[in-house]
Amino acid sequence: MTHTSTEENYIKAIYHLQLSRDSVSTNLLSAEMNTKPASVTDMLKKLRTKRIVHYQRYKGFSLTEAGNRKALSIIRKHRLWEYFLSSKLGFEWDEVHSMAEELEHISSDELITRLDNFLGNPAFDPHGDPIPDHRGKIRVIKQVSLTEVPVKKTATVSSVKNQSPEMLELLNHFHIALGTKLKLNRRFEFDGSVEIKIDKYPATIISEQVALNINCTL
Amino acid sequence: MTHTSTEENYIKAIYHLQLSRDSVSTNLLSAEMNTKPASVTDMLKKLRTKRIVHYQRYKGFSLTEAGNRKALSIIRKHRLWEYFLSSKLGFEWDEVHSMAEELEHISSDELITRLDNFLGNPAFDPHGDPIPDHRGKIRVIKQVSLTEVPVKKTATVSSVKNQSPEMLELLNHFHIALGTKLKLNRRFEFDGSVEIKIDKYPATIISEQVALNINCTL
DNA sequence: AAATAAATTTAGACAAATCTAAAAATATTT
DNA sequence: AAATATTTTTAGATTTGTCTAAATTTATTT
Repeated sequence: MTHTSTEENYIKAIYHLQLSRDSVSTNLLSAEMNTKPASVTDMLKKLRTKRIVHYQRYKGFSLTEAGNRKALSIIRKHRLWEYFLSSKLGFEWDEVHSMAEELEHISSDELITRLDNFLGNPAFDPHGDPIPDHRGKIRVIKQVSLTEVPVKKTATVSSVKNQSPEMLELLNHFHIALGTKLKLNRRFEFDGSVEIKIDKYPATIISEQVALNINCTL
Repeated sequence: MTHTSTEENYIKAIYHLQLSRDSVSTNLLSAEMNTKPASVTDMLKKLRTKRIVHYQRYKGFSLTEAGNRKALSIIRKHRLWEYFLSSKLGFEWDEVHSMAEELEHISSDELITRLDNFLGNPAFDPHGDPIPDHRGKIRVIKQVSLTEVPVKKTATVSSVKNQSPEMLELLNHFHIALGTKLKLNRRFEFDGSVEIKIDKYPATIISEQVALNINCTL
């Protein structure tokens, strides 16, 4: 079964929305896709005939097992291309997303298999998000946001939620990158900000808003 | 000015057809694109409004200066991706074309600039075809078909016209690759076949039909 | 449980790229 | 130069993904 780029974008969007909530609505999906609810309804009917979603009118929808597999294969492509763009072509993480949005629709499976091997079968993309393997298996790691790291504990930065240029700029300023080890010196209860220490750099204070977007492993 | 993938495919096709003849017809282009003449007419009107072709109904058409530049940029992308697929991912030349047909439509110019540098600014793709530089400049080399190499002269294989799997198989069998140096021992006037010698391999005879598809530099 | 509000779906329309069938222009033959 | 053949274009229809506006269903208030 083949899918158009548009279908693939819907499948991916449904997958991502399903991750963070237990039911996805037509309105929510239309907002995510920057289309109107009526367009979503049309696409749901199409994806139902292709057995990608379970869907009954007015009753909601969700990805089928096949839909889930398809979503994971698209995400795999997206993140492998992001890794390529970052590690081989030297792009910053805030630049890779839009290019990967196009590259993820290139159809050849053999291409992805070889790209994966060429890159050394990476498990995480430049934002720290896990890359599904060829079976769709995702390596899950236990992560906590920087706000949840206990005082005096050392943690390793593993991914970031907000991947905007502005966030990248901030993290560069703080000398924080994926894999950076940091110690949480103290937490300020007044505003939720945290003081961190990264080896040779002086300790700095990070606002709660930023800290919430930084994931760590302990 | 942006173009759809379909428009880009038409532009590329017109460019290639214009190379080998001095006027391209609606029928010819429709055959090349696997569409009907009526569809070509529609597209020509569209490309005319975008100032990609000069076109007057019933009077023929040709690429404008802008159309030519656009064609060269698409061909540049195509051939750089082919080079990537071959040199980095290890694909054979008969496998790279269809993937490059998809990859050539990825829009980012910065991506292509970086890919070009990553690959070491190659001048020729895996079939020996020249890769236009970022200005659209093509390095032209003087080539003759194997049938035109003088007897007792040594030549270097520089490109192949027919790039089918069958041709690849034959060339592998003959130990011929791009860059292979060979000596033309003799020409058989009866059928136009030629006897060639490649360093350590025994001399072999190649039919005229095959020899016509092999280009060499002298 | 009515009334109202919100979410969702249907109906009908549009743009892009294609098609078929028919008409128009050009080219070739007699 | 007529007649015929070929090429090209127009006209009208189809598919995909989208839209607006109206209708329907479900959810929330009063």
